[in-house]
Parts: sequence; C-alpha cells; structure tokens
Amino acid sequence: MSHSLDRIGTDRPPRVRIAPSPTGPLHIGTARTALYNYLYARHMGGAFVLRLEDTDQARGSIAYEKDILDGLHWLGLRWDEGPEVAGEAARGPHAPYRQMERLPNYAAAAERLLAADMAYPCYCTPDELESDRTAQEAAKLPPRYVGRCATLTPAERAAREAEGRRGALRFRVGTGVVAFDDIVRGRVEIDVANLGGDFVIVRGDGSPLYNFTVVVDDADMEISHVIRGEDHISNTPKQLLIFRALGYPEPRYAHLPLILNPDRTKMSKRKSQTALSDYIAQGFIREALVNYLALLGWATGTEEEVLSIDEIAERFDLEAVHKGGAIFDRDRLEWLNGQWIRRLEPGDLIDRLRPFVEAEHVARRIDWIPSDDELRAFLPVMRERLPTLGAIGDLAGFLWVEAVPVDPAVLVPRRWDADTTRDGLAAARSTIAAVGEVTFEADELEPPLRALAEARGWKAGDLFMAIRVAITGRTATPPLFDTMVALGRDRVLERLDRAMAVLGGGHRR
RNA sequence: GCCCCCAUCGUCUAGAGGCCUAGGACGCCACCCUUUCAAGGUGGAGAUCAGGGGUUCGAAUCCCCUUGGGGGCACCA
Repeated sequence: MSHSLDRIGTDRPPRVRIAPSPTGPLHIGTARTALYNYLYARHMGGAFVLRLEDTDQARGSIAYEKDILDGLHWLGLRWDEGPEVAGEAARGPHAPYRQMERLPNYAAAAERLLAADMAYPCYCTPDELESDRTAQEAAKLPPRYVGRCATLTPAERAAREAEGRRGALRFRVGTGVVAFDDIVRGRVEIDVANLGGDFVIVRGDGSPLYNFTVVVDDADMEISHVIRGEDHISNTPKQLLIFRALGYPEPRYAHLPLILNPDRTKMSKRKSQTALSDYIAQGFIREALVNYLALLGWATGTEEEVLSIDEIAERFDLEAVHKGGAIFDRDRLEWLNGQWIRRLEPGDLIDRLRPFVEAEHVARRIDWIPSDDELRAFLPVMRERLPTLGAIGDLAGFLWVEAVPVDPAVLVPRRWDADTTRDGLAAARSTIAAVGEVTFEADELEPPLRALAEARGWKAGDLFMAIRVAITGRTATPPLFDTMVALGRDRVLERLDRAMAVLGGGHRR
C-alpha cells in the first residue's frame, strides 16, 4: 500500500492550481503561493487553474472572495481556468471552479467510499469528542479519534439514525507508511498511525471537508503538481490515502517554505502586515511585490535582483526553491519598490499616482487635485524620492494647498537669527520678483539667488533653507529651484510674504 | 505530549567536495556628488558556514548525533 499508483503523465504540460478559501483578505503568503504556481505553469508551458474553496460557509464571505480575486488580478497572475467573475463566465473544461457548486461530485465520491467501507458514518457528539480529547491530553497522549463508531453494525447505525442523529463520514486511515517525493524537500515518509485516527471527510450536515474536497477536485481537474505552503505537509498523507482509495493517480507535491514574522514564527496578521490589499493601499506596485515575493524562498543562482515577472518565469525552477522559511523584510521590499517606480514610464507613473493623490484630497490633506501636466512637470524630481506611491502627499503635497503652515522655529536657519531671516527672505523676494513671469525657470532662479547670498555674505545653503521652509513649510523637499518653478512665481512670492509675517515685527534699521 | 520539517552575515540569499582567507543584495557606517531630502557612485563593518563527531588527500557542501527554530495534530482551509 505504500506504493503509489500511476502519476499523471510527467511528459504532458503540468496543470497547477491556486485554491484560496474566501475566509479572509488575500494573504501575502497565498499571493506568493499563487505566484509560484503561476511561474511554474508559465515556465513549463502548463496551465494555471484558480479554484475557490468556499465550503466553510460559516467563515467565508463574498467580500473576501472579491478581495482575493482582485488581488491576484492586480498582481498580474492571469489564470487559464477559473470561476466566473464580475459577469464573466467561468473559463475552462472543468467548470464549475467553485466548490459549493461541485457538491454532487463530493457526494458521489463519498458514496463510493462508504459503499467500499473505506469510510463509515460516525455519530459521536461534539461533547464525546471533546471529552476524548481532554482525557488524551491528561494522559499525555496525542489527540486522536478513538474509533468508537468504526465498528458499528448496520443495526446500531440504524438505531442511531432512528434517534435522529446525523452521522458524519469518517475515512478509514488503516495502517502503514505513506511516502511521497516532494519536489523541494525530497522523500517524506509519515506513519499513518500519526494521523490522528480516522478523520472526518463529510460533516454531519452533509457538507464536505477540505482534505476530501481537495482530492476530489484535484483529481477531476487533473492537477499534476500541487504547489502549496509547508503547513500542508501533514495533510499530504491524508490526501494521498484518499487519492488511492478513490483510485485516482497521485499528483506530485512541492511544499514551499513559509513566510515568517520577524520572530521566525509563521507570518501572521497579529505580528505583520499580511493583507495584500494593505500593501497596495500603501503604494507598493505589482512589479516590486512580484519581484520581492519571487525572491523570497528562491533565487536565480545569479546576482540578478531586479527582474520582471516574465524574466522570473523564464528562470524559475521549482527544484531550486529553499527549504527554510524566510522573514518578510519590508525594507528590502521598499527598496525594490523604489527601483521599479523609477523604471516606470512617466505616463504610467502618473496613472498609478492618481488614486493616491485623490486619496490625499479626500483626506483633506491637499486642497485641490493636480492635473496630469502638473504631475508630469514635477515627475523627474519626484520619482527618485518616492519609496511608495503613498509617499506622494508627504513629498509634494505642499504644492496643492492654499497655504502652508510655517513654524518660525524651523524657518530660522541654525546659523541665523530672526532678523537675518527676515532680511534674507525680503531680499530673496525682490530677487525672485525680478525674474520674469514667463521665463520662470530653475536656471534663471539659481544664479541671482546665489549672487545675492554672496553679496550679503550669507552661506547660500542658509538662504536656500530659509526660502525652502518659507515656501514648503518643511526642511526636506525636492530641489529648491524645481520646487519654486512647480509652485509658480506668484505663489512663491505670496508664501514668502506670509513667512515674513510669521516672523513678526521687530523692524530693524 | 506526539509526528513532520528546517538550519550560510541583523535580513533575503550565492554556494550542489577543491574556484571560499565564503560572493551579491537590503539595512547600517564613512566618503564623494550636493541648496535640504532623495537617487547615484566608492569604500567599510558584518557569517569560526548552529555545535560535535565521522567519510575524504581535501567539506559550508556527504553521513550520524546534539542543540536550536518552525509547522502540524478540528465535523477550519
């Protein structure tokens, strides 16, 4: 029994799948698993299937389903076969791709198992099960189903049914060792005795459970390679047993290392940001996320670091995937995000910035929304200063507000006092005012202002800093002259006046 | 408790017996560039390859043990 049946033809193009459960928003780990499946399919010229595992009706929701589908879409992971979405019909020869619509398949498979006595009805109550478990725990034994209903006679079953009890269906685990050759881990062997006894495959209410549906569906959909998280290793023998009981060929398995919290535990919502939608909302772009995720647990073997999804698919090799878990390193993600932002075409960057600019407006952090032309003009100095798209407000928000708050304490440069600052700003104002409205360019602003500083014996940096704070309200900004151009002559002069007013009276002369 | 898995700089990793006095990247530090902030460039600190035994002329790479870490043990997926 420890020998596998025929494998699905290894000579044919592989069929892989991602099978998310809509019980939460798309998790970054699920996203990576989906990506690896996608990459493997693309690399091998196989098919990437999407299946929704929605049998947990208590926890699942349509909102989560949408979040997951949108997220996968956003990442650019197009599935070759999958359920209907947003009015679009289901795609692929194995429809439906939603488990709640495949119930008859599970019922038929369950019937076969029951008829062959490879599964049996179990009438144990939750209370009985619970007390079994506590007793085992007290005796320091591993939790396991005691088999109370394993040998019920037809008469005994009938008696229970007559009492109105609805039996769950348990799969007979038997004895022996189940082994499989994992593509990333090599040979894995697990003694059936450690599976926790006969396990439930169909609930008392007739709904099927994960370890059962996954096998029925993977077999129906002719999935050849199951690429999933390492947390599924202990489920594999159970599933293999069902594949065999049903007479289905076994897929090959590849168990991916987990993505970890900084403390090396499995990445969780409690300790890390796990929802892909949160990363999207913060302004990470798909190119960076895909690039980062692909390189978390796998490497090209070369020193290439910044790669597009196509370049990655070209190089992808499941056998080179790591065995050890990897901590999610946000700093590295941000670096890659910056790399990719700088690689975007200007028009593309503007389109992607749009929602973030609008969000700033909605949050009333800016007074109006800049036009594409305004954004485009300032793009060259913005792009290398944006770690994420969401940083746009911090970086350039001062451009799109009526007035900027100026703190006199930061307005006065370190080496200057209030009087010098007032003088400097006044002098700068007339110098700037002298520059023509039409030809208000960075090239024309810098020389006269430098000359002014020199004539007055000021360090150019001090003068520039005072102007910077006066017109932006902050000490760290894009280059000053580009900033003045973006603001426009009138607004620069107006802000200088306002800043001088902030400094108050104390007329000197 | 039981079963399974894993183990190279702080982090992601290269490395598949001699090319390794262990390479790259992020982060960190310094310098350069520079009006601030970034970006970019150069350089630096940072790993007795978890520890101990073997095998071998030779081990980060193969084997064993120990230690450490993780995952799983549901009528969740």
